[in-house]
This record gives sequence, C-alpha cells and structure tokens, in this order.
Amino acid sequence: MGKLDRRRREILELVASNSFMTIDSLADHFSVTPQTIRRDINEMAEEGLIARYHGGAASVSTTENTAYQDRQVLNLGSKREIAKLVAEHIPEGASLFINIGTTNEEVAHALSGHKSLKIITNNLHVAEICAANQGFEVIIAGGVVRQRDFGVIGEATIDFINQFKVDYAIIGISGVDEDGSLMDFDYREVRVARAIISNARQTFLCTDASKFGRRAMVRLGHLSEIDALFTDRHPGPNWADVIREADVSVYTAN
Amino acid sequence: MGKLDRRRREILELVASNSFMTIDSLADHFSVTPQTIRRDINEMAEEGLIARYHGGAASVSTTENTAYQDRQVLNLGSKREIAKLVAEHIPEGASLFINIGTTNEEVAHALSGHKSLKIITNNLHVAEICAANQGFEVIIAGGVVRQRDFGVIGEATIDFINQFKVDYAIIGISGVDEDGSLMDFDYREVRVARAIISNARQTFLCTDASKFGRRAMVRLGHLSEIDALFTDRHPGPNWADVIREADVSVYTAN
DNA sequence: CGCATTTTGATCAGTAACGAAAATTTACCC
DNA sequence: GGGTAAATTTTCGTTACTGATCAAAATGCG
Repeated sequence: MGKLDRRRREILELVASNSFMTIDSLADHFSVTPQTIRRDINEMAEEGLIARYHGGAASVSTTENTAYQDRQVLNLGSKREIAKLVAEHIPEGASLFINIGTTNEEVAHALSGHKSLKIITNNLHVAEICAANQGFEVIIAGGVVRQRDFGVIGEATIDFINQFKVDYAIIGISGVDEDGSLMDFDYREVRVARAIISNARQTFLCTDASKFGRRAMVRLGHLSEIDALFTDRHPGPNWADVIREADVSVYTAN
Repeated sequence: MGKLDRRRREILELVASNSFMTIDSLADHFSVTPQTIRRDINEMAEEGLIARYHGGAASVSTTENTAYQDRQVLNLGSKREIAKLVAEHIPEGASLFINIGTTNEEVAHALSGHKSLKIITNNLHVAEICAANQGFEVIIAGGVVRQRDFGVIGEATIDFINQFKVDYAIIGISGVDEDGSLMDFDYREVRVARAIISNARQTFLCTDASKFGRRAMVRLGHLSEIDALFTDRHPGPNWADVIREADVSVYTAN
C-alpha cells in the first residue's frame, strides 16, 4: 500500500471519528502542506467518501439520527447547567446510582471533574461516559436494552441493583403531577427506579422545570421521598406548597 | 420563549444531527442573513455548545477521544470486511453472544442488515450499536465496566451469561499460539469468554490474520473448540496443519 | 401609545481558504 | 544508477468568509 493510500484512509478515519476536521489540522497531523490535503479530500469528496466544506471536511452521516438523538439536544443548555450543579453536590469518593434520562447523561459528563467515584447505572450512555474516566469504578446493570433511550430494564436489572447500597441516587423523571407525584411512562423503568431509590441513602431528582405539570401514566413515587431537587428555574408558585410540605431542598441553576 | 432562542435551539439540533452545517445553509433554512447566523453560532461556540469553523459550525464531540477509539480505527478496512463475512453466515432470527473486541463491534454494525436477532453481549459498544436496530432484542450483561475497551467483566457477568443458551458465539481474541491455543491478556475476560463459548451451539472466531503468532498470557481455549474462523487472509502455511487438525472452517474476506 | 432594548440587516475593509500551474521532490522500474 | 511518472510543495491571483460598525426593524414594557 502506498503512502498516499494510507494517508487517505487515515483521513477518512479521522474525519469519521471527529465528525469534522479542518484542512490545517490534517496538514499538521500528516506533516504535509494544506494543498496536499486539499487534493486528497477533494478527490475523496468526489467519490462520496466525505463531505467537503470550506475549510475542512466532514463525515457523511451514515446512520440516520434517532428520535432519541433529537431529543437529547433539546434544552441542552439547561440540562448542562443542572448537571453542573448536581456534580458540585457530590463529594469525592462517593458511590452513586444514576438512572435513565438525557439530563442524567449530562450529569455523567459533569462528574468527570471528580477524581474518584463508584457509579452503578442502568443507562448505557452513562456507563460509556463514566468509564472513560480514569479513577471511576463503573458497574452496568444487566438486562434488556431499550431501543428508545438505551436504558437497561427488566427483572434481572432490579435483582442486580438490589445487590448494592450507595450514597446517592441520581434520578430523572418524565413528569411531576400537581400533588407532587413523580410520574413516568414505562412501568418497567419505574420499577428499576424504585429499586434504585430504596437502595440509596440520599436521592437527588434532576429535571428541568418544564417537567412540572407534564403528565405521564405510571407513578414512580412522591416528592417527599426526594432529598434534593435540581432544576434550571423554580417550577413556580403552584408548586411552592407541595415542595415545602415534601421537605425537599431546591437548587436552581441560576 | 423568543424567536431567537427557538432558532438557536434548532441550530443546535441541526448541527448535532448533521455533524456540520454551513452558515449559508442555516441562513437559508431560517430565512435570515448569514450575519445573523454568524452571531448565533459565535455565541453558542463561546458557551461550548458547538464548534465554530470557517464557513460553518460542527457539533462538539461529547465523548473525548480515548486510546481505545484510536485503536478502533486501526485496520478498519480489514475489520469491516471480516465483519461483513460473518454477518452473511448468521441466519435471520438467530440468537447470539458477542464479546469484547473492536472487530466484534464491526460485526455488530454489519448485522444491521438483519431484521430480527437476539443479541447478548458484554460489550457496551455492541449493545449501543445493536440497540439502535428496530427488530433486535439486545441484552447487556451486568458487571464492572473495564475502562480500556468498555467490556463488562467479573463474576456477576459470568453468572448472567450462564442464564442463556444461544445459537452462535461471536468471539474475538488477542493472539493465537503456534499450537492453536487461543490467548488473551486478562483472565477475567477469558473466564467470560469461556462462559460464552460453553453456552453457544456454535462458535465463530473473528480475528485478522495479524493475531496469528501474537503472544498473550492467558489461555482461553483451543482452535478445536471453534467451529469457524473468519479472517482477512489465510494466516499462512505455518498454521495450515493446526487448522486442519482442529477441524475449523476458514472463511477469508478476499 | 411611545420609549427603551433587543434583534436583525447592510456595508465594507481585512483575512483566510481556494484552485491552477509551475517547480521540486520522491518513488519506481529497468 | 539514470530515466520516468507520480506525488508534493511553492507561488500567486481569485474567491469566500469574517468581524466591526451602524442603521433599521422588531420586541418588550409601563
């Protein structure tokens, strides 16, 4: 194989794994001039291997995006802020459960500032994100992987979780009812969440304020079972009473 | 919510799902001038929501690159070819174990042409890839997630796997010794692999030819326990005798 | 309604990226 | 080792993108 073929193959790989590469960064990487890279990516773009743009090249998206991916970027800013706040309340060396939900995945990212944590999760993405961290011990709960959101659910999952007792449970939710009931859509997920809560010393609920008042079918529990609520802004006066009665600490991101 | 917030949120979604968007295409999409889009994406880039490039914006890769990812693109071409070959030998509706290894992840990709499969894996990436498929039932084995390669290992994993009996085991390997011994580095991983093999009706070994002769410490088993070997090219005359005696079918990608 | 603020559009000089072509180096084959 | 083709670098005029600035339009608020 010639040097040129090898380089083009590697360009393809770099573009594929970084989703976008500038001409200059590629030129640096291979110690060649930008013009050489330009010739490479122009020809590869003709073959349809990559997408050419002014200043660089991007991968041609082979996998169509899932509904989940679309949802994930929804409200990303607030989710990140909530996640940062939660991470600040988790002490070094703690053990945690983290369950399903896009906000929880942002929490996993935000926790990467920590040095040492023990994390048990039924969320494939959380496991991936945390496993990349050097000092973390990550345990994934076994069971059926749900296509919708890469959550692991089922009886085996519950049994698995019941083996552990941790300091904190990080919980997401689909909706909070007017009376403070925590609601979700899938009863199998709810059963896992209940196992998580009952095996944690403290429970943190992480959800953006838009979930307050949103309806869902299955009752997971009640605000009074939660120790702290992390959200982007206070849910509003309608909820002040319920929150006070439930004795929940509220932390807002602004 | 203002018009601006809505637009920026949609920009984020567009950039995330297309991995790269030009200024002009965004300007067209929202029927505003490029200058407006420029302002949007510059501010979003400051917040770290997207990556700004000359002529457009790309999504920020949320997971930082690991040594594993770098290894993954190594020899990608051969791995893909091997994977394609394996996928052709898996019938519709079959049940499979898939274990750790980058080649196995390519197999997971290649299987996406199938309509209906039941897949049990101790590889986080394989679970993700397969779970994206509509007709697949994916089960992840629980246990400790190894940082190196996102494999799940440990006693709990073995127990979990022993619950199942499947049609095919798709196995990767670190090295094959001169006498046909299958070798690996981590004995915990080997124990999981052994559990997988003993609970499958047929075992397929997927590995590129470079692994033949490569040394590793822990003995996983022997070629004679394998039903078929899938590789990119024949390992060479040194191995012809061992392979014949072990009664292994060899499928090469070229 | 009218004022203040925010958001958007238009202009323009400066800069970064572009392709074409010539010069140079490298690789290859006999 | 010399000749030839391929690959790469150099150079340069052209095109495309950029940020700054200011005016216009839309929006929010009392």
